[in-house]
Amino acid sequence: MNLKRLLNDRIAAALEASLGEAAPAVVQSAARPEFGDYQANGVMGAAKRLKRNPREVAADVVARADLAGIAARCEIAGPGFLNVTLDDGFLATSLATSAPVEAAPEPETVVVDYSCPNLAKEMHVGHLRSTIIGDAMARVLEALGHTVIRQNHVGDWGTQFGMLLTFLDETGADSELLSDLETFYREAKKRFDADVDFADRSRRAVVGLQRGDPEIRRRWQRFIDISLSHCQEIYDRLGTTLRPEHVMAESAYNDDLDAVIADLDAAGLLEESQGARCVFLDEFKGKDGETLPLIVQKSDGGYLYATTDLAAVRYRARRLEADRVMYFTDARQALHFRQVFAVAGRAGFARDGMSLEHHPFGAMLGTDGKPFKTRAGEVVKLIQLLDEAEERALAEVTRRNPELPEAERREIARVIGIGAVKYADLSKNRTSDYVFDWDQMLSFDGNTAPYLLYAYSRIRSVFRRGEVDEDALTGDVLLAAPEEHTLAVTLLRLQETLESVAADGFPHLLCGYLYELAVQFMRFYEACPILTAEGDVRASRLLLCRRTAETLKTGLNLLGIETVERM
RNA sequence: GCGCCCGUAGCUCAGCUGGAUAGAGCGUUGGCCUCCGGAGCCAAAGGUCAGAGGUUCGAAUCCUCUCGGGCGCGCCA
Repeated sequence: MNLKRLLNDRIAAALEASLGEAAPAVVQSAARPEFGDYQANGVMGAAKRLKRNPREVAADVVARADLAGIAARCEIAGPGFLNVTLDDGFLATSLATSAPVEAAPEPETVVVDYSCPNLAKEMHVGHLRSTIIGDAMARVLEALGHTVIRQNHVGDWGTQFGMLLTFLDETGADSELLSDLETFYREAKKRFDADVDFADRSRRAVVGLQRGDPEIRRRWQRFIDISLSHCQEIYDRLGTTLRPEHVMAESAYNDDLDAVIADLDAAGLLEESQGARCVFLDEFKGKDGETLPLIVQKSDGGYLYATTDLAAVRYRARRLEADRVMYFTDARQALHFRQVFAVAGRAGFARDGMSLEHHPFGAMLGTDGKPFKTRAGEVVKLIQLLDEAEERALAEVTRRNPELPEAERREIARVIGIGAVKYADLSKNRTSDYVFDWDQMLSFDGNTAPYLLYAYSRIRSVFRRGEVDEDALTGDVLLAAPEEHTLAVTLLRLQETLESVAADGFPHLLCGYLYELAVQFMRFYEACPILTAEGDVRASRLLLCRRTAETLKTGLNLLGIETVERM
């Protein structure tokens, strides 16, 4: 049940009948409680355009609108707003008959490109946002019935591997441990920057890798295996849906790269510049107003990430038959993706009508406003971050509920800690940087995971306390108190929220919704006794509790956050 | 230099195709426990929406400029 769309359709139809032409109804949830549940703002704009009196148009629209059985009231207010209050019987029936989440009528095939760590290093905080936001988006799209194809475009193919392999080769260093390999990487990088000959040998190793030199490939593969298993550990710990089969590494496109170059050439897009092969598009200007190249092949023959990204678009269009590709990567790559998308379009790599979307986000900052680092100034590894989240949560749970068995406290702390980190990230819209603040994300007040988990566990507690078999609840929801009415409307707004999340790629809309739901539930809880009520009223309130708990759990799970029965 | 993103309360953030008196949380101040978890609820104080123009019946939202911050701009990803 998408209330907003239902009202939009009905009012838009009345508006069209009244005006003789189509006009948007512009329905949104009411700005203030006294304006009802929803408001339609479209009359004023339409009346203005046709030089009609907005109040008269509004009156006509109200008369024509088919809202019988849906709205209890539809009133004209101010210069021509329509304020709609939904009918309690309609709300009760909708709660009883509509599924909490309904599938989209026209499902799409959506590729979600996310996480994408660089396999030369351990996963660090820089990978968190893409992984968490992308995973939530994949879950939401799937819940709406879309065919989601997760693609973890891991970096396993660049210059960095050349330098790493060359370093290992020349120093005889060896290890099975990723942390050691990371140390090697840092030292290799130092040499790469300082020693021109070493850099040269490294680049040749990349070319050897890309041409399939068996010995180089063997050593490379071993390294990749270690690194990927580390990533999978993190994914499991984070509770993401990413699995090994979602890995579609840069190297997987190796055999397509020659064809990409050939296609670009055939399309007349390829130009040679300073020995490198590039695509120049007029709309991209760099320094001094010169056209910016997208370099697709280096002067030494090596390929770059632009090449693999183009190959990926081609693959996703032709093999995966994607209608839509959503990239969740940091904002610094915005220009790169604009170029890749534009070139892919010109070269015919994308399908007609295929939507290529970069959903950017900023860097994580500490509370001091500077990039989030350890005290020693190093990048924070994800494993450290998750350990600390659970430790902090455990201390808090132990302080508040020392009587719980330790195993349960640890499990609760795990859910709260991981959930808090994920929720803090998911609940912010910022395309620019965001501030990572332990105290705020672990606070039990405000728009945080702990508050939502608390709201959920408190409802569960009602059922335990009342010894109520929730599966046996029957009867109708009765909406008498204003808190009950508002809670019912809020419960039914899940669908429209999820559809907005899917359309815009903004999980924070779901966070905002869940917080609003929790707040409305708490108001209901304060105002309306549940277990001490009698008969139909008690049953009705328990039904509201059950639906609220289900909705909170569904919503949190779509964000990739678990719930606990008590905390 | 050019380009992209951003600037909303002391702090962290919302503000949905332009709409009614710009909203939350934290923090501050003050209420509410014979009642289902006080990890809660209610209320108050707090904003020239960076600034200046413009479009509009109506602008935090759209346009232009200025200031401030972040990022990007040829062989890294």
